[in-house]
Amino acid sequence: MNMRDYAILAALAHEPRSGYDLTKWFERVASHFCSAGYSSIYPALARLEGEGWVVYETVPSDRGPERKVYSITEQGKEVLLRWAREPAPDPQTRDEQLVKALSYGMLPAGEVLELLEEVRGRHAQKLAYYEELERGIRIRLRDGKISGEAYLGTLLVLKRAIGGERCYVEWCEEAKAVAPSDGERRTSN
Amino acid sequence: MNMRDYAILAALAHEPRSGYDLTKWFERVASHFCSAGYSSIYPALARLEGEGWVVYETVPSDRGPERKVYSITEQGKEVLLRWAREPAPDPQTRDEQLVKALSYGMLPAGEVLELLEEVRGRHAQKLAYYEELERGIRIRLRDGKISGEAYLGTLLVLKRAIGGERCYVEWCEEAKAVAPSDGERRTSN
DNA sequence: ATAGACATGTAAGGGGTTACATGATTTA
DNA sequence: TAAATCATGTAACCCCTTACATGTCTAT
Repeated sequence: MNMRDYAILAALAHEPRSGYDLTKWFERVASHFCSAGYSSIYPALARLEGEGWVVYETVPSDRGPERKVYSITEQGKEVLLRWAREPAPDPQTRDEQLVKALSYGMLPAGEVLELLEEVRGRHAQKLAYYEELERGIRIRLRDGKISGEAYLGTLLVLKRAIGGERCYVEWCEEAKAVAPSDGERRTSN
Repeated sequence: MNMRDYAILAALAHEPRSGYDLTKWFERVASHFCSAGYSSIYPALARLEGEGWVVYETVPSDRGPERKVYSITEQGKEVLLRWAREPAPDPQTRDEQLVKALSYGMLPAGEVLELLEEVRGRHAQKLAYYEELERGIRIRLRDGKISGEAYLGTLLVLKRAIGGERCYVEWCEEAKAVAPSDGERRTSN
């Protein structure tokens, strides 16, 4: 039982889903804190079913092959909530951009500004994306298409994504402000 | 050549270090964006030396066994800077706390507030730690104990760490504000 | 008819973490 | 004298990502 298994349980507690739907859900709303592709989700679902935490129902698809729609069991929900109350280890991030930034004092200042502006743009885009998602779930709540229980969890992780991206954009701006302050550095290569 | 190898090159470009020193440096200032323990650093140094990006000098230690103090070569610096100019892939985070938060709509509101307050405390501590480190390198710069080139890179990654932790603390506070808003939820188990 | 989305899986390889292994020196 | 720090490495295992494998349905 790794954290991805619990993420799957939580997603299924929000709403029954197929492996395919789960994969898309991970990509859309959970990829900023927990990654998962087909090749990890399908084996995980089989494992969770073996434990009795989830069950599935085979449902013909509107288009494409048959779907296995999974739901969480009462037992699964108990396991999930017990785990959710325990303290979590510190988050771990892997950010190549910061490794590159370690060397920015050895690059021409003008080039550093350009690089940082590029990074800022990418994160500003992501920020807009998550803000759009947040508007989306608020509407789904108003329309009764999402339960209050599922809403809070989704809202919290989206708020975290928004805050995280906003913060990254701010770092880029701060970095652009301090990068050229070193008058000793050459401005061309 | 993975990103950790470049992080090692960057650290050695800042200042010559032993594998032991590098490990401590990673733990202190780089662990928030790139993890590395002894078992990855020693093989990496051997690899980098084989490529000619770094060289080492054996130096007797004040206390303990002999040290191998590594420095970056001209060739290594070229490789590093060429890489630093290329765009970086998006950062990837693994945060169990957010997986737990997905289920917070299914827990009693009072308990959620307690859990979030605990998390806030841990990140507030980390924030203080990184702010202290930033004060430290400013002093080292003033005292001429760190080069301007090394200073900018270190300052940038510390600023990112500070912003990241500040942001996480803010999320905890925001989350505490929205968590109990769902009047339907039970307040005891 | 061909490309793209729907849908479910398996296999293999690479990278990262944890535990193991050794030994000197200093401090309590 | 026992624990902590200094110091360098190896080995094994686990997880994760990438590629592979198969097949249907819809839209262009």
